[in-house]
Amino acid sequence: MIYIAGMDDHADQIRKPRADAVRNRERVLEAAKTVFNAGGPEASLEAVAKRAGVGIGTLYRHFPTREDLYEAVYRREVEQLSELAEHLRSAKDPVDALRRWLRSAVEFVATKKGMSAALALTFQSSSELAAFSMDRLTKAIGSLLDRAVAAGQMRADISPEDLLRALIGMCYMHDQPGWQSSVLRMLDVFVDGLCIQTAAKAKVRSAKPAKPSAKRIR
Amino acid sequence: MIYIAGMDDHADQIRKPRADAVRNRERVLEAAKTVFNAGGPEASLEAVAKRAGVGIGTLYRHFPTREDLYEAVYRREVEQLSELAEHLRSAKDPVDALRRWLRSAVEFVATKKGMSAALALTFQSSSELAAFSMDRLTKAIGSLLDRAVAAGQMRADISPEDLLRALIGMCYMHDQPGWQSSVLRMLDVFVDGLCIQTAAKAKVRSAKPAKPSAKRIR
DNA sequence: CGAAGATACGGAGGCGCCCTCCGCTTAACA
DNA sequence: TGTTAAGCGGAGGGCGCCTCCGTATCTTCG
Repeated sequence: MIYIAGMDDHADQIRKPRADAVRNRERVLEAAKTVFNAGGPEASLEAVAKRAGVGIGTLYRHFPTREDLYEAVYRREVEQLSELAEHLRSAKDPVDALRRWLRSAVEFVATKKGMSAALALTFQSSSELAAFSMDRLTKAIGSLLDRAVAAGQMRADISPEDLLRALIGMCYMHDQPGWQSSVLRMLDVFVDGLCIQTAAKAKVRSAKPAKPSAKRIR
Repeated sequence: MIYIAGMDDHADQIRKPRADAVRNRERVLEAAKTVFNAGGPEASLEAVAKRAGVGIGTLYRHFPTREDLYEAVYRREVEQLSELAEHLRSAKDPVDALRRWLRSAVEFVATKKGMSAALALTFQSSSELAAFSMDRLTKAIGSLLDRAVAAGQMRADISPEDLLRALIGMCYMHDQPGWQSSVLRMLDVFVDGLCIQTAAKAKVRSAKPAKPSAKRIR
């Protein structure tokens, strides 16, 4: 092996990543999100590259396999959802903040229509990804839930994990027709149920009623 | 348009399907089952054709799209599971028959490792398939359950749907490590719970205990 | 600022798979 | 046994995957 003078000196010195590389990576992710959501997970990677305005080689350097790309797109969206929770922490009404976040989460699932199969595959090969997202989402819910509890507006015996599990369970049926409005309705009922009952609860609900006969959690 | 004499006379007369066509179709299905289970759903259709010993054209005539093939393979296996229930109906011990069938179902899920993503995709585009398999499996469970109930060996307040749902729910975690033995254990406990308690229940259980501390349903 | 070197870019090209098409074969029927 | 519809096989055009390397661009350092 050849020894290069000064090698060790610079071994731990990290160079600032090139600006264009960072930019291109972001572009590809954005393009992939659009293309996959529209054309399903079978969509051509060349189409993604073209949409991102980069060469196919660039795409492959950043994401050596198709799964890598799926994973990165998904991870990014989970992070965005997590950041949304950060922002919502500064909202006035804690209960409303939680409600909004939950709705965004449902929307997130909805846009994943075509990707669900791909994600199932990816989750299988990388349980680290599953752990990461569970953790991130639990923390997001937790921060919103805690605030509502601290404000005395919600019962304290529900854990973030419980709520997340309920959310996922509800969304699990997301290939039935009309699932989305059904889930939104159930979430509203759920949040109502979480709330500590006061006179203020007579507040008007914005969601349109599904069926007049729909039972109300007491 | 040209009128062909006698066209109407034979319009409803159906010719017996050619023997080779039937044989080839079956061969392709068998090959597909093997190839997909081994190589995942991405496996090449040409490999399937080669393994089946037919030309690629033949494969495509029987199954115009990849999804058609997935669906047919899956359907066939559901049917086999259903037939197994038929056979088990003539077993001596109704409870044991049910237990055996449930185990076979778990095994069935286990062999679907690589296919689960593909199936998720197929289910999405063909909810008819989902309905078909739910129906078939419910009936299979029902026939076994009924017999056990009729024999006075099981409680009567559990519907086949409940049992199927429990089974599916348990298998839902089938990408965690060690899921299979866990599910088998839970099923045993479940069946025990279904049984009407008698002294005969002291019968030895064949499954090896997982943890000495495992709680028993009372 | 300019040179040097590291890093990233792009896309041509080889490869393998997808799927169609059509001339040949074979089974069913009379 | 002859007729004919049904089925068979696989060549071939096309497309997407992925690698490889000459070129371009960025960072660092003097």
